[in-house]
Amino acid sequence: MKVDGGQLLETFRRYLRDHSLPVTHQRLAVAEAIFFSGDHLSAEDIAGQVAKGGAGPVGTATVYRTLELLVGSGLVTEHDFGEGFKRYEPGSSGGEGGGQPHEHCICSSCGAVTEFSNDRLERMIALLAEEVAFRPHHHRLEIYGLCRRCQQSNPLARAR
Amino acid sequence: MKVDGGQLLETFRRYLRDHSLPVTHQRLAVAEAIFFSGDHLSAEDIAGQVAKGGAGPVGTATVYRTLELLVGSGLVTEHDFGEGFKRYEPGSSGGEGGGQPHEHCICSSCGAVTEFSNDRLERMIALLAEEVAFRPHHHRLEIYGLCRRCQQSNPLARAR
DNA sequence: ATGGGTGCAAATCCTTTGCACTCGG
DNA sequence: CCGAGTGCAAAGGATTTGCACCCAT
Repeated sequence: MKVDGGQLLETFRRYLRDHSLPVTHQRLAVAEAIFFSGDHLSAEDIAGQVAKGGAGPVGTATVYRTLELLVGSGLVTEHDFGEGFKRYEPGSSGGEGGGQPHEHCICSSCGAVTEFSNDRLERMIALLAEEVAFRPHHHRLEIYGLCRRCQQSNPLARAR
Repeated sequence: MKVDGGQLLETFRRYLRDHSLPVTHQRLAVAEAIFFSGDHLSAEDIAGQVAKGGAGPVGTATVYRTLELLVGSGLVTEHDFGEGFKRYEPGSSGGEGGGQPHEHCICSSCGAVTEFSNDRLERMIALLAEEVAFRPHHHRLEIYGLCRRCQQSNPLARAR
């Protein structure tokens, strides 16, 4: 499912208002960068996107502080793909913001992220957790291997 | 499946010999700490375990350097549960060292890790990746929620 | 006005690296 | 012996925090 950036941005404004938090242009700039990227950006990527945008650059600290807000609001999901830093993506599986659970395939060669979702998988995961007396809340599934492009360009490559 | 620490340790010695690497007591101490813990330890945990052991403490750098060896040999698996640091566990899904693919349930309340494995799940994951033209190599599934103990001690708690 | 937000730089946290010294083979 | 291993401390990268100043409300 595609998420509409503009709509998410509007929801964020409302979220801020509802929580009596100032709607600063820095916050909006950071939110926009994520909502309209459609990709999984790092904090640094986000700062870069914002800097390229019309409004001036935003301090690193502010980027992180805004990310905390966005993740807290459920409008943005935080991912840790084990690269030593986090990545952020619009939409959420848990929050009120919309989106739906989906999993990630991360290319070991070029880093590209492919997504997919499957109800049967989600159900099975929940079930298996319950079988070991665990009450699942949310989960992360990351598949590492080669994306289509890298399979073609390097057919013999072994995923790391 | 239970892994025998002593056997893993022996395999590690052989691995070192086969690669013409010195078998130092520091390396063995670090390996032991992991092989006999049965838990998912952080680098710091490992250093602590080693320090408590008979032989003297081992420098942080050595712990990390040995971990690299162990992970490289396939005798130890590295995990990143998004806590900001890594954890290590004996056995491996990929290496020659044995073990088999299994997934983790991480308690959001107490941090305990429960494991399980399921063939059907493994197959489904591989299949779903291939459906989006991705060639899977390995994956990580982490389920966050409440472990049995924490469900009982706090029945109304909502997993974070 | 005015309380929170922002930027900068200093501080943290985990992990890596440089280098002189020590030890296993 | 000798090259690789070790410890210490300094360096690194991502993220957080303290504090004086600035801006939405």
